[in-house]
Amino acid sequence: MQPKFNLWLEIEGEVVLSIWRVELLRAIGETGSISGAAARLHVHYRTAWQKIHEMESRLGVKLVETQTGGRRGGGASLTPAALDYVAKFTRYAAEVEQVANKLHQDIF
Amino acid sequence: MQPKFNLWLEIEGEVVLSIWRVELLRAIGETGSISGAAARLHVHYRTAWQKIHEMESRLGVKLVETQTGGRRGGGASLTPAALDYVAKFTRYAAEVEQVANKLHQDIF
DNA sequence: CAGCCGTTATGATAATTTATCATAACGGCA
DNA sequence: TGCCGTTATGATAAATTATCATAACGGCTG
Repeated sequence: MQPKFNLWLEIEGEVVLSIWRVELLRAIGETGSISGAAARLHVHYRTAWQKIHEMESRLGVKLVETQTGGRRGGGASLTPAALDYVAKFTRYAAEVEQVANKLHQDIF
Repeated sequence: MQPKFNLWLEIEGEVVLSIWRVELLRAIGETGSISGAAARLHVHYRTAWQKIHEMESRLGVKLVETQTGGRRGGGASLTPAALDYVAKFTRYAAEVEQVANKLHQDIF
């Protein structure tokens, strides 16, 4: 029996950041494109794109800078705001995970 | 921006206990019926019934003792195994919540 | 300088999941 | 014996999520 958890931040009842969404942002930064990130997370491009725009619209902040066309077809990169969210949330999630695992061992 | 979380236990990739499911079990114990618990949690009877049977089948343990007919139409009560799960999981969730809230304040 | 290529962008549709509806059976009691 | 509120469950509807299809973009190559 294995413990699992999810962690997210809401604004007015709507998810703006979550473990998966932050992984998506990080993958965009590392692959340099939304399509690359989608492939890495085994998710459809459309799904990734939609989540990004949801986050941006709900936060009121631009997270991903995109460009179409060009030699490599285009690409995407993270804004400073996104990098900040990714760093903070990653730390947050890592610490909660550690505590949750320890508590699970203690109690069950 | 408000922090939220969920916590659950899996067996072979399938959820057997979660915060909501444990609330459901507790509501059954307190109301004395599945239908009462469903009403309290603003969920359809069928949904509640299905979740209970999922949990029982995945855990391989009987959680709810039911009876049909009679003056009050029937009812349901928790088995000792269910009471044990409820107690442990409730404590687990409460402690994780406390830590998650503190970490959120520290980091964000 | 026309066409290619891989990307962003987005409407439309399919698939899956979740919730609701409808109905039968139960059994104590008036 | 009939009534009532409950359990139980198949069938359907609604909502959510994922996939398909297609247009536009623009540097680069031949």
